[in-house]
Amino acid sequence: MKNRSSITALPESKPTHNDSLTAVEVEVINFFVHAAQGFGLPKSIGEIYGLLFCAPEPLAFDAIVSKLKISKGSASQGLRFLRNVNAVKTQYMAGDRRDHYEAEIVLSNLASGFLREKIKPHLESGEARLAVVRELVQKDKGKENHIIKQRVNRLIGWNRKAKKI
Amino acid sequence: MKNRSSITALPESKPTHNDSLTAVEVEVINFFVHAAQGFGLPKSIGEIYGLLFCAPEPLAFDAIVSKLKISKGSASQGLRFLRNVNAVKTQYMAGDRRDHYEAEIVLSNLASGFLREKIKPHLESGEARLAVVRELVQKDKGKENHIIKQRVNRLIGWNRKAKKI
DNA sequence: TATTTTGTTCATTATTTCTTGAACTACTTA
DNA sequence: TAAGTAGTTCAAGAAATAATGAACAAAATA
Repeated sequence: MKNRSSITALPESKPTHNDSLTAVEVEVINFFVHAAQGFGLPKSIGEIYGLLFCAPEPLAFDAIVSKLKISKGSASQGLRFLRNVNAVKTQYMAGDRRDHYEAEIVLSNLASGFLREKIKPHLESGEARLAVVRELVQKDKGKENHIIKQRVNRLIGWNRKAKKI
Repeated sequence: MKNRSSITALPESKPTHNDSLTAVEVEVINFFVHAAQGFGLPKSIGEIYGLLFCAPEPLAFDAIVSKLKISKGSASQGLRFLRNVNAVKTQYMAGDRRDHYEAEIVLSNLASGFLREKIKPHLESGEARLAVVRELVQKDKGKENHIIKQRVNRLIGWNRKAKKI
């Protein structure tokens, strides 16, 4: 039972958090929304990360939904993504069953999580596709084959180089 | 007047280029299509670059359209993008009015073109947004202001670091 | 055990992005 | 100057992606 609705007549009074964003928060979120889009990520992910980046202490799921005015579905999926790439951590707080979320604000951790979870798999599937190409090139006895062969080797070199970084 | 349609009855005979892709080309293009999508670029851009990457000599606009079976519009826009980031160069060929396109196959040139044309502008608009945030933070005299202030400075540091690379 | 709270899933809807193709410009050749 | 060629532009349709919200599961509480 919500104690805030049982005594007073004000239906939305005394929320545990303030629902509105400060001007600074709005601008920081704006920054992250654009950054997210630069990485090809949905806006909602930029919003969530930006909000958490501003928050002096971990925020509950509910606070994220109501401050950003996004659906629970978006919040849930966005947080899952951010947890997967280690861009947010959950912090368990005493006396509260809910998860509380906190932004990872060390750039190198952010970057390495993103590389590991999102870039590496791409490079690996690319590698697999190149293995197919190499097979084909070796079979094929065409005239201009050596040029293609050279270029495919170059491609394999690119992929290797990318994997190192 | 097209000599290939004036004498024989075969409507599509004797094209100046072979319209079909080899198995190797298909797989190389497949590789680049996936790579393009990894960078958030349209499929058509991956197709065009992949085709040119395979080509032993520069290809005409027309050859790109007919081999890839894409519209002239897609080809035109895709080539414009690729030229902008210096991923393809045009090669003027004697006795042919048409432009001929050639892939840039030196990885470092590709990368630097992409960084300069696509990443740098993003970083610069990000910088502008951060300037707005900094203004706001300095005005604002809230209680938790110093935490936000610290984080905004961290953000500015990120942006600077990114610009160096 | 019934109810409430917390968060997830997923089909539908909304939005964004890509591709197409017709109209058009500019240039060349007859 | 007329007709053909090369390529661009852009409005409209198609395809892909993201957001929503209702139904659901799991865990805590009454």
